[in-house]
Amino acid sequence: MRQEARDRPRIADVAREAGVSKTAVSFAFNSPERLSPDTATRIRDVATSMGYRPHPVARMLTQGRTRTLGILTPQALSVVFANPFFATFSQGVAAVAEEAGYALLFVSPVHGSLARAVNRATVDGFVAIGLAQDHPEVEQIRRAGLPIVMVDSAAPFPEHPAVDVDDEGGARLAAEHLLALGHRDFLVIGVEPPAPGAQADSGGVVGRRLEAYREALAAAGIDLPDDHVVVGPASVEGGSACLAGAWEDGRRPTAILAMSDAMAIGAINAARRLGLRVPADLSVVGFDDIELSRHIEPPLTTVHQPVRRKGEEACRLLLSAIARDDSSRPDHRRLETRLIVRGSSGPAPIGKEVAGGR
Amino acid sequence: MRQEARDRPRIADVAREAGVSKTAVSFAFNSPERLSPDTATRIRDVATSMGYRPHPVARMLTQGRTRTLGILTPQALSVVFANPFFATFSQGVAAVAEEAGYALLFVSPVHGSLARAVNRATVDGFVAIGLAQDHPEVEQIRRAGLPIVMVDSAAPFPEHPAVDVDDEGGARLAAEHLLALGHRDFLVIGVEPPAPGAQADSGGVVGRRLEAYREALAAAGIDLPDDHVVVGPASVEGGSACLAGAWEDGRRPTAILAMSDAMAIGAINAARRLGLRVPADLSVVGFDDIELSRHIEPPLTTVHQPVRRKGEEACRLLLSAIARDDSSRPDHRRLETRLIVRGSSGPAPIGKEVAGGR
DNA sequence: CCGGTTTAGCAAACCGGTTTAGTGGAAACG
DNA sequence: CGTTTCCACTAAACCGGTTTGCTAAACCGG
Repeated sequence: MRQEARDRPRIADVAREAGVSKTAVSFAFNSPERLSPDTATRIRDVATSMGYRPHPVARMLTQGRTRTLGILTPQALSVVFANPFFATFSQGVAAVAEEAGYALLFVSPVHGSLARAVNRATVDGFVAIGLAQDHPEVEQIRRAGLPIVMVDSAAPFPEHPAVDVDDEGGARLAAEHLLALGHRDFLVIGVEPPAPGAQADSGGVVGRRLEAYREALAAAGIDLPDDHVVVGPASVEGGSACLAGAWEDGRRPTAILAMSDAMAIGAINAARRLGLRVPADLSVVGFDDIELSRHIEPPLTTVHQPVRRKGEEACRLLLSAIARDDSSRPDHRRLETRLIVRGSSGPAPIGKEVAGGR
Repeated sequence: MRQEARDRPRIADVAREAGVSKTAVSFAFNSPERLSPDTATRIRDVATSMGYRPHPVARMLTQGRTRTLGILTPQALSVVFANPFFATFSQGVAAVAEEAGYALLFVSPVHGSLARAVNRATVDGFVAIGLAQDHPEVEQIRRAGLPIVMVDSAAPFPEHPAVDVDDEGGARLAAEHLLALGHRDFLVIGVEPPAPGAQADSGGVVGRRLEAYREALAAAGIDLPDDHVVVGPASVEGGSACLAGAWEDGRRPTAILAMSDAMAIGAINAARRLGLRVPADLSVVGFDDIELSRHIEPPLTTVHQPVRRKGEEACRLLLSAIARDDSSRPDHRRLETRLIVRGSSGPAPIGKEVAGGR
């Protein structure tokens, strides 16, 4: 009994006022054909004049469904919304959800516990984004018994529908593109796990991309020593720091493979500060193809992944999992990536000595 | 009775299994001190072994609160998430909400009706962003009787808390900055209403900024004819189109006042295509100060508004409105804007003839 | 050993709707 | 005119929890 629910009229109040039963009021809203037309309108008139609206929670309880979809993120919303990638993904989910008349609830850890948040959540199902399968609470979440679609999870459970993209293929394309341009000296800029210890987010994604870079280079007879792989936070500043740090340590790559566009852009900025011209002295290839990438100078060569479509597909899978009574075997969908060549990559410089440096 | 709730055990099942009453089970979770320690643990053990979790909807119903906050947008989520501004705002709301243990429900029109969506929404209160006070359904929404904080509404209701920014001040600063640089020939690029007819979103904001531009220019004895104000969609492409179109029509401004950074960036791109150098031939000032603006070339001079803080403040006001039993007079908060001078603005060109054009 | 207080747990009422199973009366039918 | 069908509406059960009010047993001091 809290007063935030003010003194809003209940269905019984409307019934009394209109001189009918609760049932009649309910019918007036939900199945007017079971009432005589004029009683129905009269009841509705009384209801509106009293400012009545059916209590949505009570409704959910009786109907057994919420018409709400949950978006589950292992990180705090305040950090996840900083990621343009996430906004685009949400766009995709929202487009399909709205079409079907569902609202969207964003569910993030409550006091550090995702399972707690999941238990509180009044939804018909979840889209889990970047939830590693070895997340400590994932078992509890699955036991909640709600349909759940896993997006970008390292090794998704076969029993749940899943969506991801061909990270390996994209990474390979990026590496091969630079190899074809004659590059032999690479620096990989990777995304570090958000929290030390917790792998969360793109844990598996990072590993898959790195592995594919390595294989493509190996196929060309090039080894990628560990000190040619640096990681930092997935931000523009993080990318700058990665290149600056590696340069400081004596790395002199002619090409950079960045695992996120934001970091690639940071690397370009850092390169400029080091007196390097992009792409004449240094080629940079990103990953994701965020909106921003086509607007910077030079426009970023990058691996496109269909982020928005990822959201759409995930939401479709979820909706059909909710609708379906028999749980036929879940759909695992892998979307394609493709290389978009823009201005930040070019032929390897001829002389070994590049401009800039000290 | 839908099977999506599977055959999850109910509280009564747990009670039977543990050989106690429903009350005892409830106590075991919510007030264990009312039970002997070992019964409490025994009940909890049985519950976990059965995979029981209290039905969140039933819980909401009895407790009379949802621990969920609604973010209300008059536009579809799929379009609103395309706006980086919105993501930043959500970040602010989320930070405060998460801290207080609230989840976030995004509420957008259901089949075109915002009021319907509001009625479905199981929340303790709303943050309404860009909801014009003359929105046709706003009256119904207010009658829902839930606390509501209005953000960026043209003329907020005095009876609801509200947050906005000093648009007039910011616009004035932008105009005065360009005037001080010697500019006399202006083009204003504005945001067009998203849907024809519906003013929605930043309806009032656009008007307030335009008025302030006008006044500042008038104070310097400069008139701004209507055909020096063009509008388009609030996107990079929209900005390009605005400048390109105006140029086509014979406008030859030396300075552009854009009402959004995205449009300003578009204008810079268009200028480059017209052979104009920024800022040598054309100065551009944006509005909002989105992340992207500092990363483009040249970095954008723009009016900063504390978007994230806007979200934080709105959420704080909402939480206190929810907590407060007596409705003391609502808080109206106006946040400051400030001009950030970067590289896209410079002295007016000396000769009247500028490069490029035909 | 007795009256009073605590403790542990239960039955029933309640939250605010929807849905099922009727009910009484008028109309239709034979 | 008696029976059946249909119509318009209702009382009560239900959804799955929480909370109130109560009871029986254990405990306690004198």
